[in-house]
Amino acid sequence: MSIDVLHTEVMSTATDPRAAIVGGSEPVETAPCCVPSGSAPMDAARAVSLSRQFKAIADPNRLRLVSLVSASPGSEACVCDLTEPLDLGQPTVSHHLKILVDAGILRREKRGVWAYYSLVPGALDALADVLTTRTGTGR
Amino acid sequence: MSIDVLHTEVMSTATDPRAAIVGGSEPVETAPCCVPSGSAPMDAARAVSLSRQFKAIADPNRLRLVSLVSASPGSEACVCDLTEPLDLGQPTVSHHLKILVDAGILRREKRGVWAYYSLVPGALDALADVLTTRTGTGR
DNA sequence: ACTTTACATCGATGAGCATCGATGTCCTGC
DNA sequence: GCAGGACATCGATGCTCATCGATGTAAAGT
Repeated sequence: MSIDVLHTEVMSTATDPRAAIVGGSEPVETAPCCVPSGSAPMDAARAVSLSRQFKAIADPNRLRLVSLVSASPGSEACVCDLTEPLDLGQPTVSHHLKILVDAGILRREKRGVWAYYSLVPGALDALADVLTTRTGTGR
Repeated sequence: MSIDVLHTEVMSTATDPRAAIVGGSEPVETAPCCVPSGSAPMDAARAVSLSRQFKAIADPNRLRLVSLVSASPGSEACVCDLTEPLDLGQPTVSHHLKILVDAGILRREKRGVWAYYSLVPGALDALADVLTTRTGTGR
């Protein structure tokens, strides 16, 4: 891949103090330490996709919803079980649950009158993996 | 672990179909269905605190910022290196970096004219840990 | 058929946020 | 001291989002 992703400007203008700090004599082209091979740190499209999932859990009430669901017997809960501990109205809880479902974090299963929500297996683990393997390219 | 986290519903009203499922017969007046006795799976204050950190990375540009910083030589980068790959103005990048610093994800170190940003060790791992250990109460 | 219960959807509203241009501050070189 | 570069802060603007009340839908009981 091209050097541009490293955005290592090799600078020529002497007005750049970093030339002195880095000792800019070498044509530093390849990744000095950590970058995998060459691919961009994180694709813009992938960043948008990931941000949609992170946005879904980046809300106090939705974090508690996920926690409540996973802590429920059988790892599933219906809306009526969730409105009270969150102290929110039923439409608001339904709204948050829909966001979590759309983000692929929760799963909805209707049984009779109730709608049971459960975790999508591996969804949160995939997100956690993004945070631990920080290269962004590595899948 | 106490049963409360299971919020075992004991139900009494016969109008509730789940009474048949669970087979409840005892007269419980409070907590109509499920609410745990006392402790919630995730504390509200902790949810707010965590959501602040998740909000910080729940943005496409900030995700790429973190990725760019970690992929930079020495795992640090200055603002001038970050404006170009993100295609954003310098004030906007500074704004996003401040949010990441305030959230405890990035660290700022001023050297001469440049401000170098680097990852706070363990910050992202702590967030990832929240997603993998899903109980919420258990630390 | 009517009522009740559980849940989703629909506007509306108010707060928060991302982005930008302009400006201020600090440092470096002349 | 003066000019220029790097970065932060400020104020404004447009957009997204969280929350709510009202309403719609579907299922179960009477």
